Amino acid sequence: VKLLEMKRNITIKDVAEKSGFSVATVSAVINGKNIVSPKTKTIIENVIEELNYHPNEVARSLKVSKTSSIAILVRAINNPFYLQVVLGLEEVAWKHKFEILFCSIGPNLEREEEYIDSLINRRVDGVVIATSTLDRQNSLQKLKVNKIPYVFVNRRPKKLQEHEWFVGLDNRKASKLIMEHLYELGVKKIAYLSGPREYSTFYQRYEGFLSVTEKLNITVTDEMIFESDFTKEEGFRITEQLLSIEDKPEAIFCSSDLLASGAYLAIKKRGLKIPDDILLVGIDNSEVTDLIDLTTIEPQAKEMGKIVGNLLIDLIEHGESSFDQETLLEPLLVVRKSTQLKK
Amino acid sequence: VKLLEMKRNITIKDVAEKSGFSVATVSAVINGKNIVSPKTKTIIENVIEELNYHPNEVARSLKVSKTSSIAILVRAINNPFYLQVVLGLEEVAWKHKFEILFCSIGPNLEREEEYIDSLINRRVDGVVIATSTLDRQNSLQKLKVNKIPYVFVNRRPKKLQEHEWFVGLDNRKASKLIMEHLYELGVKKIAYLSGPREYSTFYQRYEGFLSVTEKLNITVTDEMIFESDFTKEEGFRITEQLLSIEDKPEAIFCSSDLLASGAYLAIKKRGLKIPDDILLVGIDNSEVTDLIDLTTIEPQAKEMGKIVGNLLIDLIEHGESSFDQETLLEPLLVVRKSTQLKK
DNA sequence: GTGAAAGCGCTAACAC
DNA sequence: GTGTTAGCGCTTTCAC
Repeated sequence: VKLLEMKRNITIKDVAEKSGFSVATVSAVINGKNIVSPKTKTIIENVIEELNYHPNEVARSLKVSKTSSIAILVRAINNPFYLQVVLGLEEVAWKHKFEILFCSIGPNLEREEEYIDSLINRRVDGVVIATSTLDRQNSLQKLKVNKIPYVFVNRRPKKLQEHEWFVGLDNRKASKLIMEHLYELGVKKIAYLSGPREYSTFYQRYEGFLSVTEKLNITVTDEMIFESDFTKEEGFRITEQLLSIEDKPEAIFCSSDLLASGAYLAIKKRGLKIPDDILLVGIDNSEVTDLIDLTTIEPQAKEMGKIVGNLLIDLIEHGESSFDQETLLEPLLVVRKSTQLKK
Repeated sequence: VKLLEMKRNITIKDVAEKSGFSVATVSAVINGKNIVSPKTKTIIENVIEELNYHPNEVARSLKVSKTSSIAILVRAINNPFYLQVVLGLEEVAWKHKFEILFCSIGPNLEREEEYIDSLINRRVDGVVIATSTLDRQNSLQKLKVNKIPYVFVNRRPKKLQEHEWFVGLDNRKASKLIMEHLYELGVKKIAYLSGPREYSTFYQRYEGFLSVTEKLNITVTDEMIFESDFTKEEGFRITEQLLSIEDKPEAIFCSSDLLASGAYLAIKKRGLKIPDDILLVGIDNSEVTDLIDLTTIEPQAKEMGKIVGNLLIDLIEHGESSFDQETLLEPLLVVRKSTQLKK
């Protein structure tokens, strides 16, 4: 006799028994198959409600070899940019009934590979790599071997191999937009603060900058070009140095808002006025830009996330996508006071 | 004859056959059980390596009725604060080999409930609610019925029921810290800008503010107290209004940095100097505060995430936790120029 | 120390 | 339209 029983999970079998139909039929109504009669459907749905039955997605995943989940790997940087990407990604994932696994690999390289292993074990259907290229080529290889599609977002490896996708900002164009804007303002002497050029983003921004200097007849000398970590501190340090030379630039073009905010502080400290004494621009349209009235580039991070999601889900569901191997988003110039010269 | 076969997944059975041992033994070595002889272990591990075998976590989850995953629900607000919480949460989750499902429910209330259903179906082991209380009591009820533990972070419902946990900032104390700081500076007339008091955070900050005004002999009249949405725009609007009256406050206490940054702009626009003409403080220690040299409160969001993680995993693994039902983090006063009076 | 076998909850042939 | 049943890949008693 089993009078006392542990409160067992309710399964499809319970629903079948209680409704008087078979598990197959119940399964059909759960999955919205149209092969079941309306009356039966209603009966079963009622029982489901009554029993408070929740179909076990784990069992389903096992059976159909699909988890409807995608992982996004980010570095632990607290960069709001990636929050936006995740938000966009999440939005399209939700529409397709996919779940997002959020993976923040710190600076620890080993952890990266462990994470990948763990994701493979969990049989995620795809992964978004939001952290330049993975440092260990090994990790990418593992994904490939296990036929898990992945796409890079924002930063990319130098070379995209077969079955590798990328979506990010058109950084070259971003720089060009800014340069043309400065050109129209009559600026001829520009300082350029680059982030680490080993990152594709900064490399491309730098390329874009260089590519138009000639055409626009902009003076560019080595002492006007800097490369550093993209922190406020570095922006500050470099700008201080920059402002101490006699032949000051008319504008400072920072390849990221963080650098620009450092530059802003240095300019203020020196008692100079923006835009009267010097112009300042950044890239990223981060939260601070609005506050310090900085002209910048909106990178459309959320839109990026959406595209990544659609692309990846294409790849998962059809093994291919109509997106190009490389999708570039249009940079949007946001003009604020920092470049508004009074006539 | 089956000459052509689809590339089948490698399973534990393959490892068993190739190694000459049984699946049970292979399972034991995968799970690090000490009941298997060292030689056997080595042999099996080699085969695993050789076959590039990845244990199917989905099958395991089904068998052991545990997914080792926890979900975090946030509103779609692009609030970097929650990024920090997620980062902290992720850190402890990783240590315990849990995965984070990132769920961003937008303003849509229906979606909230659908999300909960989906999480139940996926059999997440626990959920973090980072979005005030869920608006539909129904959702909470569902979690409870399905014995999925959950904990609130940052915002909380008025009343914590049994089996409900909360971890957040000690908001009352945060306000007190600020007030005491202002008091020491000799400030007697303070304006207070509150966010929506329906949120527990703003309610508590307001309470904390009020509770010490008497003791510190601070003048507080109705026209010095405001409540609005916590946006930069509102901060700007209210401050403009505030500065137009004859009897200006000596300090503006904003219950969030966003409000404070709006206030900052309004003050600057009016040509007033901080801190010479007026003091300004906020709460949150967001990215902007450093830039505008704002005295504020560091809420320790990442630490919050860590505590939530430990608490929730306790709950999942032991059905209880040594944490109190309500855990409050110590607010940290960050003094910057906006309240540094020259002697 | 190791193996055989039952079963976790579901889906999808295939039968009727 | 509906039911029977074999497995998805794993863990875990219980023998040996």
